[in-house]
Amino acid sequence: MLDLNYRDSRPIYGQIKDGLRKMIVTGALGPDEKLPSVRAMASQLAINPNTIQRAYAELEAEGFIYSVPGKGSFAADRGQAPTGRREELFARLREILAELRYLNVSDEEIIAVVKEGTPQ
Amino acid sequence: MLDLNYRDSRPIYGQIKDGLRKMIVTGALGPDEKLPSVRAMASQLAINPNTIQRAYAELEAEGFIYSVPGKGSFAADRGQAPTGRREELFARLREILAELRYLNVSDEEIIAVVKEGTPQ
DNA sequence: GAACTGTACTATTTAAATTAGTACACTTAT
DNA sequence: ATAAGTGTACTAATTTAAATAGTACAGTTC
Repeated sequence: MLDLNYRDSRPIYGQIKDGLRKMIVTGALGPDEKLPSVRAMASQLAINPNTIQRAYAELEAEGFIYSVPGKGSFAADRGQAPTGRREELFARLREILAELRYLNVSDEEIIAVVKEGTPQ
Repeated sequence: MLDLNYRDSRPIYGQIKDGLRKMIVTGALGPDEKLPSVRAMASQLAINPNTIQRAYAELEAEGFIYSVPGKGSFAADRGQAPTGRREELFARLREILAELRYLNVSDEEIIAVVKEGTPQ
């Protein structure tokens, strides 16, 4: 389901968060779909359950998943994102755009990438 | 010139790298423009010179600045970016686009942001 | 009731970041 | 030439964050 990179300087719980977030926003994990249990994923990745717990807790605080004690953790339905998330994404988008222009990448190339992922 | 956030979990040298990179790619620091000396910036930010040295060394390895012993460090001319940097940026761009779509942001809104930064 | 689930702790260990201190060769300007 | 400033290269110590280890409790599922 996920793969970790121990050479990466990013903390493990961060890599797990990013991986799960990516699966959720791309639809690889649909709304209300069940995630592996804290203990199952810890066992699968050969790391401590507390590390998974931390990743899940933060993903829940950010609105990407929800957890029910005794039942499990599930992918959230879209629209639960905290206010300011759009603005944060736009800010990061502008930074990337600035560097792409610095590297002489044209608007046409960039817009092509935007449209290549368009649904329908 | 830069401001640090000690509440941020990101390391200081990383915040410095990001801040300088942003200034360079946006043109706030023009080609061959001189950066503050390692010791001057360390004093200004009230941190250890080794931390600045690390940030500068990595920025040089990534092609954003160049350093001349005895003279100083300077913003690099564009085009020195390592191969694969474009692809890395496009990958990050796709991740942001996926999440923006998850939040029901339309292509039109995204493309508007792309074009708003177009030079000329 | 057995086996699972999320959650909440404390304590310990491990790894990374940061600081501290010193040193050397080079450049610049007095 | 001499003083001050520059990048760079080390080692050592300290501080901070991440990750592990262990235990426990209340809920659920069958």
